[in-house]
Amino acid sequence: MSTNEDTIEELKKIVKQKGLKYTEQREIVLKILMNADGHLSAEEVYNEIKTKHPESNVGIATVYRALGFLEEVNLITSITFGADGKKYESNQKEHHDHLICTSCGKIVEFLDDEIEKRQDRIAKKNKFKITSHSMQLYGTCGDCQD
Amino acid sequence: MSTNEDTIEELKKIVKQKGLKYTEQREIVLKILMNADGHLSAEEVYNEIKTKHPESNVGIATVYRALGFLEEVNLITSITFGADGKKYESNQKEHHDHLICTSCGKIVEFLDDEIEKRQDRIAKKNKFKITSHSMQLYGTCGDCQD
DNA sequence: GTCAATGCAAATCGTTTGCATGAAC
DNA sequence: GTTCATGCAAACGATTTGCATTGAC
Repeated sequence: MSTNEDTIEELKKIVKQKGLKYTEQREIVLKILMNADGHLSAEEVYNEIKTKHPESNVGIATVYRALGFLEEVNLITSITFGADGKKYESNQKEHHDHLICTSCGKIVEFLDDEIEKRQDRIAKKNKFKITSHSMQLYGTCGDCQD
Repeated sequence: MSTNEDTIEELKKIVKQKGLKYTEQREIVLKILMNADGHLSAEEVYNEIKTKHPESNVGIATVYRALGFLEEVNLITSITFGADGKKYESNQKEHHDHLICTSCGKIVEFLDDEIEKRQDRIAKKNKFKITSHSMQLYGTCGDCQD
């Protein structure tokens, strides 16, 4: 687990290494995701920027491009929750899976070592080299079962 | 596990029970999915219909409506594979999870009882009543690791 | 000064909707 | 005959693209 500053440094390094340019916009998008507690859609990131950085005139197209870039270099991850569309989260968090309440939308994160181990075993048995995985359990949370 | 005929009968029963009408279009969509070996997108179902049932003039809107209906009454299931969008499969198959090759697109299905059990336990611990879940492992298959 | 990244608007993709017509009951 | 389902085309929301301009190096 690294600090926000570390991750920003990481981004600078990657950008330099690729011969690309370091821009405020990419940094802002990354920061928004690092400071968000949940999972944000592209549009939500865009709105956050508009409220938290009103001075920076960032277009929605740039948000999409930045998200694509950050995911490609593995600083963020995208997940698709059922009908809710694509959402993003910073990779600073440890890997985890999701319990999703289909009634109120609540999301609980969890991690189960045994499941992780079994996933690796299944992959090996099928000669797959796993790069990522995602697992979602859909249902009704305690509060919504009335 | 039931035969195609059983499932068609099931559809007829559901439709009657709901006071709706039994149409050839819904039947065709269901049949396409029962006979497909993989997972089809709405567009792919539509194209299949155009080639396999060229006489029936089915519109894409009807395909979407039929898919929505069939999923609602639990005869088919939808899954979202990363960037690939929503795909559908018949519920005649037993539940299973997916290994997906991000290089060639190959999909291997698997089932692990221990993982299923653990998922239930996690849900219970968090007071969730699970209705469904989906799990995908992404990576590179044996053939693509060169 | 060069080249990548941006903002904007237009284009595109997948999906949904309104509505007049047709088919099931 | 009534009502639901359909086909078509238009509408829609999310994402992408083309292009002239701006900003990082």
